[in-house]
Amino acid sequence: MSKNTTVSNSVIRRLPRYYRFLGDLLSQNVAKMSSRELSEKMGLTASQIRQDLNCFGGFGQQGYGYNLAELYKEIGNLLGIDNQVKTILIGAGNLGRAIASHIDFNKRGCNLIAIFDSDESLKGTEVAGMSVHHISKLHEFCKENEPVIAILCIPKTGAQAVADDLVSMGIKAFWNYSHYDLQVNYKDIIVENVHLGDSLLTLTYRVNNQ
Amino acid sequence: MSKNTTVSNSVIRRLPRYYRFLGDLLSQNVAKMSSRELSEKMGLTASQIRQDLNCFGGFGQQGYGYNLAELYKEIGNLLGIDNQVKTILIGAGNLGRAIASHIDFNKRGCNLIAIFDSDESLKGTEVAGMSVHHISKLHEFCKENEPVIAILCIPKTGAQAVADDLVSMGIKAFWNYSHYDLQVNYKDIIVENVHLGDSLLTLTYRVNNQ
DNA sequence: TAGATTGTTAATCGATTAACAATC
DNA sequence: TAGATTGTTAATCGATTAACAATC
Repeated sequence: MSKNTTVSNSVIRRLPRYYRFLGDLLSQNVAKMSSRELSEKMGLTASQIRQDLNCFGGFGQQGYGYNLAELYKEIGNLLGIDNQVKTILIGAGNLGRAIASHIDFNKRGCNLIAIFDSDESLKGTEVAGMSVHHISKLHEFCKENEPVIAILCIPKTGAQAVADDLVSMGIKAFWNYSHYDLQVNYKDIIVENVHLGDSLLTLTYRVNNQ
Repeated sequence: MSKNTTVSNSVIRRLPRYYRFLGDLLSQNVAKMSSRELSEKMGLTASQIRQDLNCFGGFGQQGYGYNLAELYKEIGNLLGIDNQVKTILIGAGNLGRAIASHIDFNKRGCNLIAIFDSDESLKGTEVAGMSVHHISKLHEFCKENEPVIAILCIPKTGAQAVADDLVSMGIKAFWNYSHYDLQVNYKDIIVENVHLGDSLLTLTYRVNNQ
């Protein structure tokens, strides 16, 4: 059902939001919807919704609209929700622990299988139902379990070194919370930088400039 | 020194990143830099950097480049770092506590002055050196202290009601971590939605599609 | 069938890049 | 002065919106 054209980054960034809204509508027992109705709920144009969805295939039906259950399933497939990619988390500080507990990884196509920290005193402590490993066990663990995604909740200092290590151990993607822009260095590795500080600063800017 | 043209959202989103890179360079004692050198460090084009900065004023010098200390200060002023906007946080769960402790608010132009939660059992517990207030004290507190920014680390259910309340109490801006898109409802209120789940899902998509 | 709404092409808009004259 | 690099205008590129024929 999917087309062979390259999908732009702008479209990819909107997919999770579509998925979220569709899930909500389904839980309210809405069965079908036109692009116009959906556009009003999401604050987009109907045109954009139709363009976006048609990057992947013709999920609608002329004269009817979109079957939401079907569309939800299709987008879930596109995202790869069922793949349950093996994921590890590095850094069990405040933020790392919150991410581990707060994010529903399974619903986002990921399976969090281990947490590591360099602090000896955190070794063995429980986070999100898992026991924290010391970072010295990382190499052995990766060899055995071949995780694909690494979440970095570590300080800027050392982020580069840890990322280099992880790439050499076969990690293919980073969800990066460190104050460090990883994409600069790795061409073939997938990186999603989450700069919470930058996000707050844009808010600050807008508050101070109307 | 600032110009009167409206600044596009794309430019605003890049400002914090410029600020971050400039801060790093200064801490490495780099005093001056041309747009081309900076573009190589940041993975942008020199043209874009010059265009971006000229939205706000001519901060460079022909034949020389940019004085980094001066540029850093200018961007800090634009962002409003020194304004120290009064900020409150609603929701002292895993995520709320991590945000409170992990983010350096003062460096981002904000002053976190109070934390609230609806859970009676959290009342009085310490988070980031502050004592958690029960949500019933919110109205009185806002009347007295007039906070401007509210951080929402609460579940989707109730987010709407809490946000409505906060708007009526004079809150002007939201840093929203709830799984709920606030911008749909308020036209004049500034909202920065942080959808960590959506961020992870785009990574999942890319991992599963090359 | 008639009405509705998609899928898709064409037009518009905005953002990025290139080019270069101004100038330090 | 000559060289370098900005500030700014013009050209290009990409993303969004509008329009409409296809079709359920």
